[in-house]
This record gives sequence, structure tokens and C-alpha cells, in this order.
Amino acid sequence: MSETIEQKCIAKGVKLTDQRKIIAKVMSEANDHPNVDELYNRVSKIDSKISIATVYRTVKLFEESGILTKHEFKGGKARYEELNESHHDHLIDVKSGEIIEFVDQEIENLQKKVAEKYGYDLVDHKLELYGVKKKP
Amino acid sequence: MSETIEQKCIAKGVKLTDQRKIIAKVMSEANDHPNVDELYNRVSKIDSKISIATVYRTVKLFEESGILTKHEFKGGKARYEELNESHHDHLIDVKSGEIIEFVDQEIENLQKKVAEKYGYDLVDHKLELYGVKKKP
DNA sequence: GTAGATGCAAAGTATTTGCGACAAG
DNA sequence: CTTGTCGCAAATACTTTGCATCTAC
Repeated sequence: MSETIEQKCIAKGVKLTDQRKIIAKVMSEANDHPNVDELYNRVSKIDSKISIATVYRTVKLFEESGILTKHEFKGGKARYEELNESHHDHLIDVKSGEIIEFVDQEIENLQKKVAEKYGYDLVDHKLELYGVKKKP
Repeated sequence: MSETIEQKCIAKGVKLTDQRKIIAKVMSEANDHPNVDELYNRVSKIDSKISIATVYRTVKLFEESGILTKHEFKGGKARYEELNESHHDHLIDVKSGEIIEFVDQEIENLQKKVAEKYGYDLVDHKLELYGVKKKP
């Protein structure tokens, strides 16, 4: 088991307020990719006085601190997930919205190769696959 | 030289108004990836009475008709480009915003393979590389 | 104690929409 | 003619921000 978000905040010198602790806890426990509304709903159940502005401010702060990562999947609201050692990309079921995480080292290597071919160092990338479930 | 957007509209039965003809022309001639504001500016130079609502409605219509494609690059406004036979992905210079188009058949094949591995047919995908120019 | 965080409501952006006037087929 | 489009302004959706108050360190 790796560090919790709260531990990461301490490690990175991010001040821990009650609100941030709650948001950290909810995100640490999430195993999906909540958008700000969903996160706000979950957080509100723990402390109903937290404002959505704080949720926005906190996810932004956590993102800038390298604790969360933001995804902007097709035509939807921004979604967040905890950033951890294992990088992965996403396969999105266009019918159900289900999100599957995957890793493909070969694709990663090829991406770096493409960037280099054009004289660039790859600093970031986004790979999203959109699919429909196959008929058996 | 392939079809103009105007010709594609006719082929697809999209009604051609004066405004749409102008937007079609500007997009056909663009060799970048304008966002709606930029497109509106270019279009306004030809006919200053076109409203931005029409530009929004038209790019949406063209997208749904398979004439334009929409990109939502990191943290910016939506950008559009003409959809044509040659599929490609994008490498974005994070400093300058410059956008380079590239094709890598090997990555394309691997994507399909990943989707299949999870029992999906790939219907769409998004691959964006973000890089910084290498020091010589 | 002080710098920074919060809640609230108001302000920004980007985009969409209702409606009466208008134009393409 | 008739259906769909346009321009306008108002509405919406998501996100950010100014300000007075409060809190972690």
C-alpha cells in the first residue's frame, strides 16, 4: 500500500486544512475518476458546509502539486484521479461511460520516438481510446 | 487536390447558406487548427454581419456531418480542422502552442490491439503528445 | 500573530438556445 | 410556400475570484 494523499501533502509542504483532509480522503478512496460535481457530492456527505469553490481550489492545488491528475475526456466535465507511480492511459466505453485503465509500454516508447523524430522532448501526453463492447 | 468543404456539404445534403459558404471557405483554406474565436475573426473580415452563434452552430453541424473534427487540447478552447482521408495525431509545442501533425501506423495498430485485448472495438481515439523543443 | 484558506456570491469564459425575421430549395 | 437558418440577446454550464472572516502552523 502506498502513501495516502494526506501523506503526500505533508511531504510536499501543502497546508492541511479540515476541508483538504476530507477531499484528500475521498480522492484516496475513490477508485473511479470523479468530476468536481461528483467529488463535491461525496465530500458534502462528510461535511455539508464545504463549498464547491473550495473543491475547485483544492483539486487545482493538488493538480499543481502533482498529487492529482486531470482528464478532459470527450465532451464532458473535467475528471480527476490520484496520480501515482503507475502511469496508465484510458479506454472509455462510449455506451456506458465505463473507464478502463491500461498500460502499454510499447505505445509509450513509440510516442517518445515520434516526439524525438520531430526534435522534441516529450513532457506529457494524452491517449484515450473510445470503444464499444464486442458482441460475443 | 481533394474536395472543398462546400462540395462535401453538397455531397452530404447540408444546406448551403451564404454564411456556411464563408465558414466553409475559411476552414478549407486554413492550414492550422483555429478555435471558434479565431474562425469568427477570419469570417468577420469577409462578412462582418455573421454572428458568433452562427459560427458555433455551423462548426457543430459540420462536425456532426463528418466534415470537421474537433480537438480539445489541454486547457484551451476547442479547435477545429477539416476532416479528410488522412488521419493524423498531434504533437503540441507546450511553449509556443505550435501544432505538428503526425502519423504513426505502428501506434495505430497497437491501439486497436489494446482495445481488442479488453473486448472492445475501437471507434475513436485521441492521441496528443506535448513536448518542448530540444536544445541543439 | 500572520499568511494563507474558506464561504459566499458575483464575475468570468465558452457555448447553447428561444424567438421573431429572413432566405434556400 | 415552407422548413430550416440567422442575428440578437438572454440563458446555461463550468470554473474562477474579490472580499471579509477564520484557521493552521
